[in-house]
Amino acid sequence: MATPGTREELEQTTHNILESAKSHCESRGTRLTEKRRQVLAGLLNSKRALSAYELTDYCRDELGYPLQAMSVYRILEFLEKENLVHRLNLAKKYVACSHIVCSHEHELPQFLICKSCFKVEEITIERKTMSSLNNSVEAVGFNLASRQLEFDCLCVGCDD
Amino acid sequence: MATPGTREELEQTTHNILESAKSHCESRGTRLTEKRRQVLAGLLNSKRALSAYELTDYCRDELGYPLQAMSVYRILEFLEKENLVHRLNLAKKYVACSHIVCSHEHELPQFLICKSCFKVEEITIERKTMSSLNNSVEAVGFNLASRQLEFDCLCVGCDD
DNA sequence: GATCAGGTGTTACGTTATAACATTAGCGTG
DNA sequence: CACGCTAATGTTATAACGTAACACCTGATC
Repeated sequence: MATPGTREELEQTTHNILESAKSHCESRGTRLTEKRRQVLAGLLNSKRALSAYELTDYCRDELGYPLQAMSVYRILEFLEKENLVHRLNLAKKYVACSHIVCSHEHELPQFLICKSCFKVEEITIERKTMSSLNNSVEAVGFNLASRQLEFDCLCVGCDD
Repeated sequence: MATPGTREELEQTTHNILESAKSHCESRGTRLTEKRRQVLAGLLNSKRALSAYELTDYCRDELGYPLQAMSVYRILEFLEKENLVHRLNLAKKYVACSHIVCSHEHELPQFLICKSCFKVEEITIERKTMSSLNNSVEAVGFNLASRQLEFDCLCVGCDD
């Protein structure tokens, strides 16, 4: 499918992803409740990573839906366990997983985070590069906590 | 030089490093004041990364030297500009640079941070690996904000 | 000794995150 | 349907990390 352009197309896409997310939860015996759905939709509609507090603002402003930070954190924790969102430690923000609609397995993504505008890009680095990195890490008695690395970046728009 | 063992040897080493740091500042027209020296010493004497607030505790407890968080942050900012300490964004903590005494240039270090005990190891990854990574990043219109990467890890002691 | 810059003290506040406990909603079972 | 269990959410308080703003002090220079 081509990159969606109009607002209608975007919402259609978001809607489809939310349906996929719902099935995903049902198949795992968990529930994508209305509020969880709203938070996920907030992330899906954003081009950039959002903090938990930005999501509470989103719910209040866009949905007329008051949702306190505590609840948002709990919901994000749930969504992360379901592999529907990723928590970005470097930015202290959250993004929707970009592969919710795909059922097949993916290479593990690495996250490029623009430290200025918080735009996020998922890339897959070469297997060879990853294993070379892994060797260096293990050589000194450490293990990568996650294969899903985060890199502090500047995107072309924000780079001077 | 062998790894220092006794407390005396360790303190001797710390002392030498602090002298190097002092010269380093003088040559750049900046001042390694007593408080800045104390904060740097705190990091040098620690096997793990410390937060700004842990450093205020260190000053209060170990030195009988009250130093408020605000001051510690300012001092850390100074020390980082002088390349005497590194700020670890992932851990939100700080470590002394492990190359203060060396005058020659180094390959840029990458930091392995144990997310459990905050032990930090500096490694240098292969130039080839680094440039491969860099290519993947630039291919999607991003630039690494720093060549000094940080990796969330678990050290052998903390790994289950 | 007047002035100026750098360093530090002090207070307040903003942001991110979690703990603890109360309440409500949904769901199966008798 | 009523009961009771668990999951989900509400509510309040607080911890940890970080910065803004302004006051004061000290040391160097003219």
